[in-house]
Amino acid sequence: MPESSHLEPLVRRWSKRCNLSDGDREALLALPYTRKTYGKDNYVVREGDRTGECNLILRGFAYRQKLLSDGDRQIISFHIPTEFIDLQNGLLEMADHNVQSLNQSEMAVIPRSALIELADERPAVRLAMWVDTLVDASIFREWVVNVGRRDARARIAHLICELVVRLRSIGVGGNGPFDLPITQEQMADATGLTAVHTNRTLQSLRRDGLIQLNGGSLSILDWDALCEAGDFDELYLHQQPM
Amino acid sequence: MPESSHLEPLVRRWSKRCNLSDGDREALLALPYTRKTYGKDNYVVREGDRTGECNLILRGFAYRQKLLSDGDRQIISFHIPTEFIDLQNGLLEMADHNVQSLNQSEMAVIPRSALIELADERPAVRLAMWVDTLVDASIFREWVVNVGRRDARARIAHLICELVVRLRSIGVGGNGPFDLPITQEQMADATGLTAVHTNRTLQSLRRDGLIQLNGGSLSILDWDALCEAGDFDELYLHQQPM
DNA sequence: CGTTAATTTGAGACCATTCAATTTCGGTGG
DNA sequence: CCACCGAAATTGAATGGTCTCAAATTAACG
Repeated sequence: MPESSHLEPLVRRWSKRCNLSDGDREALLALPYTRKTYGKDNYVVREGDRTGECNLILRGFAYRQKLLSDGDRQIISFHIPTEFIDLQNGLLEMADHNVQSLNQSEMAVIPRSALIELADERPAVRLAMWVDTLVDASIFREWVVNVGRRDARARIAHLICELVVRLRSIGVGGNGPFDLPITQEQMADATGLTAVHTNRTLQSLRRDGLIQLNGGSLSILDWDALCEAGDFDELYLHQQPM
Repeated sequence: MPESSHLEPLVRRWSKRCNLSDGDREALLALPYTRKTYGKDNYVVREGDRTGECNLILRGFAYRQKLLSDGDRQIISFHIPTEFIDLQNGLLEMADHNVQSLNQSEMAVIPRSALIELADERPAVRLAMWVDTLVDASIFREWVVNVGRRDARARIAHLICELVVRLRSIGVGGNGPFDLPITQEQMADATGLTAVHTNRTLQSLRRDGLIQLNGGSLSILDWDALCEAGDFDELYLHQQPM
């Protein structure tokens, strides 16, 4: 099944958390989808959209954001391969925020109706989907804490810790280097800071020997110190032990 | 059925959004529960808990919060009657944050197993539950924006707008007065500000004739101006038209 | 009516912002 | 291969919104 294999990473990730039967796995791999590539900053979902499709990241990254009336932007989360971008739009009537591709990315576009059918028929699959949206919500909660109560240094450190733990969970290992094409302006919009202050804060983290970051390549030099700086506790990510 | 009637407000709220059959409604009203009262600031859920129960607010308010290692607190959401506090804890293994009662409140404590059974058997009920958690997630996203990219005045105004719209949705009408027993310190922890600055900001909103707030009683004096000040658009609350 | 919690006020300090200018980097075409 | 270009990163200096720390006042409660 050479074609179906695009969904295998998703099946693998869900299998770790929920007990999927062979039938569940086959049904997932049999989902109809088309592949679609997006360029840097291309919109995948727009606020107000009523879409009939859900996007699963096969390659590359994406980010959620909302725009304020004055043009300011707040990034709400980043997403990595094997993650659904808009599973919630299958059930809510209308998209309440935007999703953009972070870099050159490839999505599996799955008809919403096929996902709903599958969820109705297969309790284990439904559970995996629901848990995914619940973990997303948990991440949002932690982000409220991050931008609400941490200083600049801790916000940046925490963001990096989260991304690293999530990347490790899909097999991108160790302390890097990670291919992370996030600009400082995007990090600023994710942490509620300005690009200028983000720059100075990153320099401070580098100067102190916690991270190395340039040209879209991130390496962790002192993981414990980084977690400490970011007040990071990965419980909220609800990862399964490997 | 005098006893079952405690769950009727929930059934009414869900009926507006999802097409519940008579059987669904009866099954919901037949859910086993015990009533439990909580005093001000009593913990309902603690981070790390593995509970077998879910709490539905019958009377009073509750709030979610996370504590930082330095003792700072971030409030992540407020909750009003007819809302579940910890539906997500039915599926996630472990609570990743705390929930406290805001004032004297009363909860319906429902065994998690009964809710899961009901969800498995009744698609419409399951949908209502899922949508509830998705709307929660949408609110978290908006809060990230609020604390991340708005100034103090807009944060406070936005918080008030949200609470008012949600209170209206459960029938507490108009422009108040609303019985809202939130302290300024709690508003501060919800908006990522200090209590002192929250106080000054509230004074400014009062001085400008947007709101009236004292002794736990809130009135809206100029709704349009308040929405404007808070950059408020209620789309993210996904309310049904009344 | 006493006691504690909550609100309010003031002044100074600081973290992050703003605004501009400069440098570096990645990609493109001559 | 180098010149060029726009985007991204970096630097500096001044400004400002919010915080900190205390103290005073008011409200809530038994």
